[in-house]
Amino acid sequence: MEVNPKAEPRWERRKDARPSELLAAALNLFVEKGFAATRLEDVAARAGVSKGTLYLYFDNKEALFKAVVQEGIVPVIDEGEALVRDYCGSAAELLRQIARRWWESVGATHFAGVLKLMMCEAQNFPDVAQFHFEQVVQRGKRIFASAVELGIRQGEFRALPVDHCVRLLLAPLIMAAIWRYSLGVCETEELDAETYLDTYLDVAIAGLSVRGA
Amino acid sequence: MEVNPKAEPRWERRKDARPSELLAAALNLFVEKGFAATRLEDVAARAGVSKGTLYLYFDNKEALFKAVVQEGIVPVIDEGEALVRDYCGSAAELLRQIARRWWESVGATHFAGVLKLMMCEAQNFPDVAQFHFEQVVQRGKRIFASAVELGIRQGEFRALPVDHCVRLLLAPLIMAAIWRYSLGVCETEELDAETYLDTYLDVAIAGLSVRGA
DNA sequence: AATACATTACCGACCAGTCAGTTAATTTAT
DNA sequence: ATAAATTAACTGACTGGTCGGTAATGTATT
Repeated sequence: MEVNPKAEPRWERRKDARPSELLAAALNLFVEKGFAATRLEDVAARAGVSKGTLYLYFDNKEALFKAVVQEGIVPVIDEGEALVRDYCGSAAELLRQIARRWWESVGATHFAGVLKLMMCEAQNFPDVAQFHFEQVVQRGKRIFASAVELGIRQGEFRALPVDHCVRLLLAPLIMAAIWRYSLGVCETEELDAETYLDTYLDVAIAGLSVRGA
Repeated sequence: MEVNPKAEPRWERRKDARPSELLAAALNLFVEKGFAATRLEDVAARAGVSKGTLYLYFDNKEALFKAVVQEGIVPVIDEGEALVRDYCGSAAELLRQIARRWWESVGATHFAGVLKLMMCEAQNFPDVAQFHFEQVVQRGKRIFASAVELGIRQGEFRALPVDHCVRLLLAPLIMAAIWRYSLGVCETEELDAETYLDTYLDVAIAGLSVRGA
């Protein structure tokens, strides 16, 4: 009952900061435990707030999930599209730049966790999946397709089915990224991303190129 | 109270058949909805049995999950190891055979769903993940490593880091397999596996091979 | 004093896991 | 052969705990 005037206030009003703090907490927990196993009480606690507060900013658990996915990844795609738009040079070099950039900003960061999360939960959240598919997957594939098409046009790459090549190019990147958040935890030594990327680009470009180029 | 002697019995005693039927039902539902969202009552119902019966055969939900994972995939690996053991010929051809075989028996079947399930739930079930890692992932990688090493030894492939090559080779197969069970549902037209495999093997082998071979 | 940000206590739906009871199948007695 | 007794596979109502979501209340800020 003592009211110490010098005591810290029991909490602060921080309307602006809460959403992003809650999103960050949710991102970590969703990535760590998956959607179903994540308790909103834990999200709130990690954001230093009570469960009720969470509901001031997000309608429900699914809305929180959507927000995490959308906030997380879309910005990265914009960047990639810009890179391709004003590029001139060899397709091989463009591919190297795209792949390295992607790895820096997604593969190596915890956004890779969002990717994994999305792949795991796609079936349970068709509309989030649809959004992610259109805004991330398709645009991402388009970026790689541009590089492959450029290579073919310039006589640098062989005339292979573009869509298949895009999948071949994306798979080693995406797998490496999401692996860390799934069975990668069983591995004793971590993948050396630097040399892995080197080998990847070497093999991929050699595989696509016209022989003897 | 009429006792119709011709009436079907309300249920039968089928001690031997139950476990496999329950496993099949569980496999489908786990793959379809994920671990958490799968209700044991639904598993039982799909197996044509009551929930109590399920507990006669499996201790709890996690035990059922383990059984699904273990029954599902391990046998396929044995087969692959045999293929490599008594092979002689070019490494490229071995690679083609391994990849095609794997696609037939895992990638194109619903065991691909188990793979996806395992990747999604690995963090929630460390011991199942550990088992799967040792019995499936490591042995699977070893099979591909054998082919790559053979190629290098025979002067067919370049002397690249073997572990990285294995990851590069596995990624497009695994991604294609699990894609169908995640964001692939958003795609309008399905991947043509046949030509995809052709392109994959073409690009991969060209990428690994010594130039001008 | 009034507002709006935040907390606490609570509700109710849901579901893994249990158990007392039911019934098919099998064995033993007549 | 037939019926009674026994066994064990199977059922489904029930329980206890968890957690998403809400309502009543409190407190920092203007």
